[in-house]
Amino acid sequence: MKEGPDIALIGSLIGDPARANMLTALTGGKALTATELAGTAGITLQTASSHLSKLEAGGLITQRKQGRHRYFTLADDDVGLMIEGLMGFAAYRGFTRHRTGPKDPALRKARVCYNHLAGDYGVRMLDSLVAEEVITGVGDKLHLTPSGEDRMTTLGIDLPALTRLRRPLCRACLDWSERRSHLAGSLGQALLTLFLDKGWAKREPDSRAIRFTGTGETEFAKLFPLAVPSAVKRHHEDTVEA
Amino acid sequence: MKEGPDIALIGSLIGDPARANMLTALTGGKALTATELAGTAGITLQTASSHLSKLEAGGLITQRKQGRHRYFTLADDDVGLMIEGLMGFAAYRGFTRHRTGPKDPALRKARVCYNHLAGDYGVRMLDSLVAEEVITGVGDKLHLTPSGEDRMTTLGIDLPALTRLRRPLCRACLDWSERRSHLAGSLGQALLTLFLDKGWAKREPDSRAIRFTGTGETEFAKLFPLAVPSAVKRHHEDTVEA
DNA sequence: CTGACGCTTCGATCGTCATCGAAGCATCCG
DNA sequence: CGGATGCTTCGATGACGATCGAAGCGTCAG
Repeated sequence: MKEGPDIALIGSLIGDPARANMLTALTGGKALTATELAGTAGITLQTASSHLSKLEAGGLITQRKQGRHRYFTLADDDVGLMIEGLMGFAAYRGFTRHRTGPKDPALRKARVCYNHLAGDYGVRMLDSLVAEEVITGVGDKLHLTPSGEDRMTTLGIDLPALTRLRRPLCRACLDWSERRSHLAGSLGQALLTLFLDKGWAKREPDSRAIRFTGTGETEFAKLFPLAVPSAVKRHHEDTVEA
Repeated sequence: MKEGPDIALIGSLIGDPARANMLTALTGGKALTATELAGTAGITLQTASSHLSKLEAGGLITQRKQGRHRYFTLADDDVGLMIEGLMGFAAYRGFTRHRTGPKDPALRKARVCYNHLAGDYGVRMLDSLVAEEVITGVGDKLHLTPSGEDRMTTLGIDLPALTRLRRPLCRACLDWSERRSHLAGSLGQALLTLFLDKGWAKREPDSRAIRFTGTGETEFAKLFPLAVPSAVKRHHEDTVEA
């Protein structure tokens, strides 16, 4: 009653199925128009408009006018992380919409999480980066090591530009399919765009799935070799699954 | 519409103010009766009963009969983590119920997060444990190092008993007041109970706040010295706040 | 047994909100 | 200019659900 932040407000925003569908769609990272969102939510344009204004008032999404279209996106990384977090919780509890989790195994393999790489490949990438001591950190706060900075720069990533943004550079995001962390933050975003720019991977249309090309697979495997978990790590990690 | 877990279900459960209040109260860790929960939520016993059965059907809480009372608790650690996560998100957005965040600064200093220590002291403890290489890990998966195991055992913690539980031993939980991670999991729980058992700290009645005693303060400071962040870590950590 | 307590279930009421038709406003196109 | 497209606002409808009174059921005390 008295203490603490107001959860109910956010809960009620997400609690409506139509809004939840729109938010899930926006977690794909692409800016979508009101008409598109109405379509994916299965409602008319008017109701969608009503929902969108509520979501915007709640600070969960932002709109950007462009010509006669209005493009909607998630307000920022935090919203994406929160939603992925909720999806992870829901998935673990078996609250899936159509019985069998994400029916598309491609989603589990590699997908967009708002603006960065998630799924098996996302988790594998962070594992590898940690094993090679490019990234360290505990909890959701991660840091780039000095050697990591070099490595990212040689990869063609403009670190100064990223740090100039008033956003976290590295961040851990809980993966709902793998139930482990992958790399978010502006660096995570930069890496994904790098893959897309180099033609190593492509976005599936109308889906969060990401398809790696043949050369993309090999390049990815070369850059981020499978991390061999040390005996220490494995020791207690196995007690995690129930 | 098609893909992904069902967020809306959980959202709607949390979306009702009465239910949100009860859940927040239960995040205090104590088992509460229906009457108590009705009180904190400001509703009658009948409506509370209705809400509680919904929360139980949704898997968020569990009840335990004892005499003519029914004690309710959060279903497991995951629920607590999820709720703290949402509170963190809400707090960061300024969605506080009564204007000025948690009016009680004691809450920010040290409080119960379902079953472990949170707030300034909780964050400081994990920082210290990481700095002394008792705990390592990335994301929300944390591990105890071999030297860490020794240290916990000498502290009087029965590690074998903890690992026998089918629960994660270490886990990172995002602190809503500090916006950094603190230690959750069965080890986090064991440490808090240790503090309480030794008389170093006491729970405030009817609050999540924890008050450290004089000797408790000194013992805590001795066990978990302020971690001096290395230059590397600090480097990018400062870009986190907006 | 009787009475008190704790809680659930039932039933009725009421408010809120999601939904959509219709109209209004802006933008682009020719 | 007209017409088409994209979206918002208004207004009415309808449904779901939160709320509480009253009754029912188990438990404990004496």
